[in-house]
Amino acid sequence: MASSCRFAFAVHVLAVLALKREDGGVCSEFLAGSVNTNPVIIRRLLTRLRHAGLVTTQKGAGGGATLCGPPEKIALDTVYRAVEPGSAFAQHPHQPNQRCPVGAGIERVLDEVFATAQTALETALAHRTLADVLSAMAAETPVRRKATRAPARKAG
Amino acid sequence: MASSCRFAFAVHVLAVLALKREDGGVCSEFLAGSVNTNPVIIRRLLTRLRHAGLVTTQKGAGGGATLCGPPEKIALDTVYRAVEPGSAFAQHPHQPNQRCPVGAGIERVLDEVFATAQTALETALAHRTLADVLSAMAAETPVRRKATRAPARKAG
DNA sequence: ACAAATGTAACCACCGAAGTTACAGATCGG
DNA sequence: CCGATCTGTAACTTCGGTGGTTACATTTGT
Repeated sequence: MASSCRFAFAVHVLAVLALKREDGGVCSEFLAGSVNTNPVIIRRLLTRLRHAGLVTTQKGAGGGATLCGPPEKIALDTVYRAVEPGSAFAQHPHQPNQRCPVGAGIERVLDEVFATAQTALETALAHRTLADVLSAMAAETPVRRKATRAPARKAG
Repeated sequence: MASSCRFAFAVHVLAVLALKREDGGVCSEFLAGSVNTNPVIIRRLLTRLRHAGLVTTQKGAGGGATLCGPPEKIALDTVYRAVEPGSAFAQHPHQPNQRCPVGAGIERVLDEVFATAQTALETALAHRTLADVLSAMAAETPVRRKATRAPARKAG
């Protein structure tokens, strides 16, 4: 299937914003540096996230994006719907043959099947919050606070 | 998002084959007529369904496709995996910045999130069989057996 | 005023999918 | 054996969506 990577980008951006929550606005160039893409891609993403009420942005010097609420309150299904409009499934591109008993009824049946599966998908995402993502990341990256022996690199 | 319509086509084709189960092989041109597409599209689909063991095909005159088992035994997640390889989610197209604590860990966290959601999606599909699709279609299309007053058309 | 940001338009390159044509090969019925 | 039928597949075109890029008007803080 392979859809867009906007959801991955969105979770990434929100995670950065969550970590930088105290530092005020984060500019699109910084976020682009972390995601490894172009600042315009980030701004287009932030526009969607802003419309969903997940972030606020401020223009001008010293501006940037800020997370709207606490990470515990941001569930991933909200993020998903904010950046991936429409369904994960596609119907017939052309109307099927209405003179065939299957062609005449299949679309409505599929609509219902698609809706059920889509709901299951989003419900699974709803069980995770941005805070869960942050703690999963903290768990997999041994915290490495101050000096351990491992050759740690500075964060960007 | 909007992925491919192969899953819709596949369910449609299998439904037709289920209804024509007694009549021997159904040729790709007939199926294309019901789906309203090109026979080659159908044949490419049938190749995938054959690899998944859902149908058999036979070459030559009088050949065509046949459903392998009873519709009650064909769950929709099997169909989905047969024709939609890969995940419904896409990762970062370029590796994120490993010097950023988020960039360094986000991909593995997302892998796990994606896998969970994908499983939920397929589990929802697994609860439906091809037989369910057929009966849902029969329920929505009032059977119209023999002559009612409604101006029914002949099926193709 | 100047610098630093966003918001957006315009454009390009790429990729996957549907659709189409063409044809080699298998298979059945005579 | 012959011809009709049907699959399997390659090759190509078209189209839409997406990430990426450049450019620029606008806003805003110092």
